[in-house]
Order: sequence, then structure tokens, then C-alpha cells
Amino acid sequence: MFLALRAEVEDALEGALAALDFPTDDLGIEEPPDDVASVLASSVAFRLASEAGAPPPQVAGQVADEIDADELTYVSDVQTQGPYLNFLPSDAYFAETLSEATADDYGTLPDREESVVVEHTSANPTGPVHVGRARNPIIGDAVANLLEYAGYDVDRHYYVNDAGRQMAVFTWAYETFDESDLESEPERDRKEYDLVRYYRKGNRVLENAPEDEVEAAEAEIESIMQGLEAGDDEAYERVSEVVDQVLGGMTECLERLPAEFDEFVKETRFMRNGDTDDLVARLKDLDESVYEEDAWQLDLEDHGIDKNLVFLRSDGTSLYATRDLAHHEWKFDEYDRAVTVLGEDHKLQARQLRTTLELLGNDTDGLRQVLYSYVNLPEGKMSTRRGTGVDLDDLLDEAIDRARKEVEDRLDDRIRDDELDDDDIERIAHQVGIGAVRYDIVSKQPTKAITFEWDRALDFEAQSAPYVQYVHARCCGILEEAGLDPEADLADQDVELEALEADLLATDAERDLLETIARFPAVVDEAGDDLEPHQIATFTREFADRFNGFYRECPVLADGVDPEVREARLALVAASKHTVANALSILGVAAPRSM
RNA sequence: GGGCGCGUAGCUCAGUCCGGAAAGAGCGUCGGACUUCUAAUCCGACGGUCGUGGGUUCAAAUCCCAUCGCGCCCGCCA
Repeated sequence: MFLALRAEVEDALEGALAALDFPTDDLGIEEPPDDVASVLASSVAFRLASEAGAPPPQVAGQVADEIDADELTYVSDVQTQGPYLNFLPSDAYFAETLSEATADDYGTLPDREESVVVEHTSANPTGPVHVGRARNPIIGDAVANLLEYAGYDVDRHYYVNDAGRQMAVFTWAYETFDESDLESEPERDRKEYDLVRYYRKGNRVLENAPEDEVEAAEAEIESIMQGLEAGDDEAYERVSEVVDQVLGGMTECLERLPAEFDEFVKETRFMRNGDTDDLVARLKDLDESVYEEDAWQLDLEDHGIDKNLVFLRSDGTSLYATRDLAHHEWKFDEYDRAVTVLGEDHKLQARQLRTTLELLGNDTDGLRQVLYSYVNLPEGKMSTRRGTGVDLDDLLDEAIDRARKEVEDRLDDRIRDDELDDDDIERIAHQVGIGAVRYDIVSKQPTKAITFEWDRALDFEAQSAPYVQYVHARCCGILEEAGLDPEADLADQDVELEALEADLLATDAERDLLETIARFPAVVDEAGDDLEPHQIATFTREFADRFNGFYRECPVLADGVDPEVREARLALVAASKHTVANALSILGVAAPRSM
């Protein structure tokens, strides 16, 4: 409803300004501070003052007089407060918000008939997912969810780097060493924990072994890479044996978040189908291409990039960047838009990619990056190769353990007599524990650096997932108590919706809550445009504050409540439930029915 | 050295893109509220040169310039 109200206000204001012969290019529309009763305001009078030859408050009065609120649907009155114009919401605004929000898909925007591929995570299949990269699947999954709610047709891709030198090293190590050569046991009973030991062993050997041993290894690694470049089935199968096993394990870890993918796109695909060769030929033809030191490169200095892009090594093999160009042209063929979630260390490459795609004749308007900075340990970076870092599995386990302990501690002084059984405790521990990890990461701007500390990452206090989840559980508790199904659309249930006069919800707490609910679709819209899921997290906090205010002030099911008011408040609770459930669902945080 | 990002309360962060109503949360500290729909909640108090210095503007945390601190990048790695 907020979007409709904003459109109406813009129209009315523009009309009034035009009628007064004022310029209409800047309407100065803004959201007023909390202590102001209006839903939207305008500071346009400041700008018009000199032109009008009158002080701003007087101009504001003039403009307000020009607008007839009776002709507006969602605005009941236009008032001035000093230089500001305030647009007050009408009963229709509240009534329509209430009726819209009781639908279980509230917050879902109309279908845009536009497809978008969200590529995220895409971690090299070298070993267990560690916390340093954990921002990627968490932000990426939220961005994909957000775009789905915003009306896009979304596919989620994991781009598998199976053709790089690292994988050749891994394959060589896997084939060369035996279990008995390894110094340690797997840290966990899953494939990537088992195999990463070969990768680490291989890297240690390459760094420390005698020269002739390293040379022999390098020759083998080189032959694997040449085999891949030639599209050789045997090389592909050797590498795949490692890649598929490790990736399978990593996928299981990511499913715990949960972060799931529609497709795992391997980069070897673009070598084997000839796209990379074609692309290399086209790159060579560009004016920017140069052949220096036996390698083919692109000189992008005229396009503001100092660093050359090497696209063919002196040994004739392609590079990650080369294949990624082919990969992106494929994305452009298949989708209207493409979003990639990347670590900030890939920023320069992202610029090179975009520039080069343009040189190749692609329209890159639909290509956007979401950049985040890595999570580091107090003592430095996490690295799979060196085995430094905190595994995401361990973080999730610890989160669940701490959440379980929290649930058990609270069991004794629990008022509600719904008797949580062991399954409930386990369910809540998972929902809260994993939810807290995700919420902590997704609620911050991705560009801010994070240093990992256990206690900070696993803080269940307010402004965290449990705070918001608790509001959801409270909503469900009330609805269930009233005999309603919290999950379902209220319209499909046995409730007298026609009795929902908005003036039954007259207290400030109810109005504030409804106003917040009304803004949800607009928040989805803007967060989707900006690719910033943390805006949704900020909204959930504001929403939870408002709901708790309502909860304190307005009993729903208590004995003394007028039956009509009770119905209206139940509808408000149902609207709240769908709002918070859907907001949490965008963030990928579970919404518990009880906790 | 160059490019990019970050700097807001003791701590963790919103707000910055798109300038407007005496800077907002949470944690921590202190003081209150459970015979009432779940106290993982709520209410109150304390706490701020918005890194620093200039500039633009009727108006700057927000825009511009400079500067300091921290991070990332500047591979025929990914």
C-alpha cells in the first residue's frame, strides 16, 4: 500500500506545484521522523522559497491549500508543520493494508517477466567450506530470495572452477599419494574433509620437496592442464573424480544453511564445447589485443584499467578469466540479467570482465556484482590450502549447541504449557542457531570487514535472529490459540474479514504496526533494486519493535476485548505473521512456530 | 606508490547512493515490569567533536577537495 500511497502523493504534489507555476522536477518527498504522524512528507517548500519570494512555511501552506485531500484515496489530510508538508494516511490506507497483508504471500511483488541468474559461492572445490567465505552463500542466497520476492524469475548457479591449476594440482596429489602418506585423520566424516588432506599434502610437497621431485610433479600437472585445454576426455575424467567428490561434500555443508542451487556450471563445459577457443579468436581480433612475452593479452589502459588482461598463456592454455568471459556470454544468452556475488578481492577482475564483455559487443547493463569483504580471523586470513580457518560446519554445530543449551535453560521458567518435546528442542536449536549465524552476516553491509570471534558470531541477544523469530512465534501462538492456521491466508479461513473496519484499530500501537506492515513491499522493491538484503534485516528489527509495542498495549484474546476488536486484532496478527515470516524467508532465516 | 572500500556512543551496527524535522538501535552499566495472548519480551536512565581540516548550500553523518587510520587489489593464480 505504501507504494500506492507514494504514487498518489507524487501525483498530487506535482499537480499542486504545476497549478502554482512552480517547478516540479524535485518534489522533496521523504519519510518523516518517527514522532511525526504522517506517512510521507515533503520539504519542497525550502527550495521554492526564494522563487516564491516568501518564507518556506508560507509556501508550504500555499501548496497544502492547493491539494484537495478529499480527492485522494490513501491520504486523509495534508498538513503543514513549519516548512514541511505532511501527508496523513486515510482509513482506506489502513484497511487495504490489513486486507493485503493477511495474504500468505504478502510482500511478493508482481511478476516482472524477467529472468535473472544469481551466481554465488562458486568456491573452488578444494576442501571444506570455511567461515572466511561463508558470507558468500549467505548473502547470495538472500539476494536470490530477495529477487524472487521482487518478481524476478531466479536461477541460482554455482560456477565450478574445475579447470584451474589448483584442480590439476589436486588431481596429481590425489593420484600420487596414498592414505599412508598423509599425516592426519579427516576432521569430519565427509568427502571434502578426507580429500583436502591430499591437496594440502600436494601443496606442501610442491613448496618443500627437492627440485627434481617438484619438476616431475609440475610436468604431470602441466599435462593435466594441457589435456583439459584440448578437451581430452581422459583428463576431464581424472579431474572430475576429485571435483565431484569434493563438491558433493561442500554441497552437503551448504545445504545446512540451507543454500541450494539450481545448477552447478563447470568451467570445463566452456572448454569442451569450443566456446573458449572461439572466444580467444575473437579476443585476438580486438584492437586492444597485444602479444607480449609470448602471451596474448588485452591492453585496457584506454578503458581506465592499468593492468593487462592475459587471456592465453605462453603455453597456449586459457585462464580462468578467459573461460569466465565465455561463461558470461552464455549467461547473457540464457538470462535477462546476471548477478554475481564476489569477494572484494575480485573487484578488479570484475571490472576487466565487464569491460572486455563490452569490447566483444555485449550489452552489460544487466550484469551486476555484489561485493563483500572476507571474514578474517584475529590472527589473519583463512586458507583451505594451509588449513587455517574455522570450518563452517564447526560454526554451525557450535551455534546449534549453544542454542540448544539456551532452549533447555529457559524450559523451567516457561509460562506457556505447550510442553516442548525433544524434537521441538532440537528443531528450535537448529532454527535459532543457524538463523543467528545467517542473520548476523546478512544484516550488515557486505562491504564492512568482519573479524571472526565466536562469541560475537553467536550472540543471541536482541537485534539478532532470535529476537525477530520470537515475534513470529508470538504471532503463531496467538493465532493457534484462536483456532486459526498461522501458515494460511486468512481469507481462506473462517474469519469475518468484512468486519475489518480499520477504525477498529485505533490505538497508536496498532496504527504504527500497520504503517510498518504497509511499507514491507516497498522495502522489498528498494532492497531488490539495490541488491541489498540487509535492508530487509533492518526492516525486520523495526517491525519487531513495533509488534512488541502492539503486543504490550493491545490484548487480542483477553476476556474484556470487544469481539469486533478481537477480530480486527487477529487480522492484524495474521498480517504481522505473514510479514515477518516472509521477511525472514528472504533472509533465509527459519521462522519458528514456537520457541 | 596507484586504484577501490571502510571510519557514526566504551563495543557491534543502522542511517550515506537520492542533503532537510535538535543524530537512531542493540550490547554493556544502573534502575524498574512475569496471578494477564510466550519475560529469547518490555519500560526508564546514562552515553556522540558522525576520523580530522576545508568547501558548496537556506540546510551536510549524507555532496566536493584535502588529510589520517585500517582493509582489499595492482600474478601467464583462482
